[in-house]
Amino acid sequence: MSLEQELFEQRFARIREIAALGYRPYGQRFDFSHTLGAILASYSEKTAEELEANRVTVKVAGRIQTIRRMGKAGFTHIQQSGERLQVYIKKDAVSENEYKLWQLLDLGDIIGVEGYLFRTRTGELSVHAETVTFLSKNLMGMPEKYHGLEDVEIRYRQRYLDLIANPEVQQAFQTRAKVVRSFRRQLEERGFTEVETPMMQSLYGGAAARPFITHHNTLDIDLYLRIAPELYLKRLIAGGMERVFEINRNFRNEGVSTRHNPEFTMLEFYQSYADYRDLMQLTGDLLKQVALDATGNTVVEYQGQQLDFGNVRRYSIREAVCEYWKGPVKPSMDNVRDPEWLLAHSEKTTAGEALVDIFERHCEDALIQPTIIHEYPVEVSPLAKQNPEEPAMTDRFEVFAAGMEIGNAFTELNDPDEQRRRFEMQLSMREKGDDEAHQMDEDYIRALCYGMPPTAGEGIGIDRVTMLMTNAKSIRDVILFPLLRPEGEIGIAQWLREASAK
RNA sequence: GGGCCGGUAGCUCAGUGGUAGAGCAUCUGACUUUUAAUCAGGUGGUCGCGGGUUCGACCCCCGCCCGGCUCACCA
Repeated sequence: MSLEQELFEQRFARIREIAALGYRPYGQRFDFSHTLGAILASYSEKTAEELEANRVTVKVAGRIQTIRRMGKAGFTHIQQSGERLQVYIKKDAVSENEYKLWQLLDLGDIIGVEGYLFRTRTGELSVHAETVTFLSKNLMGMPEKYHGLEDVEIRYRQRYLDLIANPEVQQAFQTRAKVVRSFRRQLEERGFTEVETPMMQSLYGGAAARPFITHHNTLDIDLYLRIAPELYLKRLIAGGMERVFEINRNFRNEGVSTRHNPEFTMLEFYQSYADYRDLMQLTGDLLKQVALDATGNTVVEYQGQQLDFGNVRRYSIREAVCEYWKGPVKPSMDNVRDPEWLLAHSEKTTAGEALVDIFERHCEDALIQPTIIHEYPVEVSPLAKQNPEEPAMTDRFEVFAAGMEIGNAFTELNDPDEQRRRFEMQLSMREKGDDEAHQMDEDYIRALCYGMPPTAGEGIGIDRVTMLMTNAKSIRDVILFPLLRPEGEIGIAQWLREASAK
């Protein structure tokens, strides 16, 4: 039998001992008077004398993270929501039963403690326990107290253990919630309505990506998990819901990396009677406020760089190529307007695709500060409205920060016949082997045929924005359960079977 | 999918072609303000899996599994 299983059985056996003392090994409701965070916030400044003069009684609950037993007394740190507080348990100060319970406690058990606040000789704010109760049993070995849990595979597979062992992880996911809350609140304040549109679609669209395929049994039809909500949200715009947004999952059947997870969360919002210039302004406002709400500052440190969300810069894609060109001789604006020059500097077959290809190779990773890049070629923008002055380009922009694309916006194409031509252009690209090219969506065109108001729309990658706000190097650090290959046999049911048979 | 790196005790990590190690955790004992508590003693390993080379493999070779980084693809 492995050490881990022996430990498991030892702890399993303690369930009976705990019950024999009159406690329920898996506890019952417990009214705590303060969260640990509230105690730390209110009493961290109080001196030992102040705490003694005005005795504060508290009732707290948490998971045992450390235990130091010394003869007839001892200390334990309990943790709640990522916050830790020390508890002092002395034989004289609790009942005989409670002291026996204390001697049975293991790392990872969850207990409730009532007592008064004081400072130890070394000055740490602590609870002097007067009563102790038992709330839940841990049967597992806990990660090392000093280093925590470092194995990234275990951290992602068993996120619960990561959250227990590494309190700062909770903080990152709190920040993620703040990001989402901030976007939602800001959009609601501006009159946007939150909606939910289908995740299972019989036609997929709104982005260039390969889909996941699933099947509905009773209808006997294959369905795609959506790659974007775009076409449904614009149907709502056509229907007269003038400002809508959705924050939800998209699914793209593509590789995983530090910046890509097959399912990821996207904010998309659409505003009738606006254009992409309005959204440039709005994007700057939204991001600035998100940074404030998530981190308390418009300047955010990311991987050693200071990102200033108070000042989102703007370049046209051509300006960016001229500015960030990596070779010794920077091209001129005339060069980057010239289809022959573009095709000579890229493997792509059209001037527009070549421009984007060059931009991605030369500029994208250099865009550290939050930056809007505007004017994208029509070939790569099948749903965006053309620029009236220059039909080869669309009224579209993307937002970059830390070398990552975090947003994409454009004035929506609302001319049904032009949309038909764009879809047909995509179909011919598909025939040439581009399996990410757009499908024809006739119901969407039909909606446009009823007349959709001039509209601007935008998508913002919530996971990536959260990476920036939490200084996360990998998208997996801001997704609670990132996609991993399934693990092998775990075998814990057998452990329980054996332990409970004894 | 390609390249590179990694998988050794529950956790964090050393290690060498010749009997598998440390710290923490765990167990026993001491200790009524400790805090990476301390002190004394003990338990604990299919060295990711499967082949091969060798007198002998955790170590060398081949295949596979899982993960990380990176490139490709993408947001």
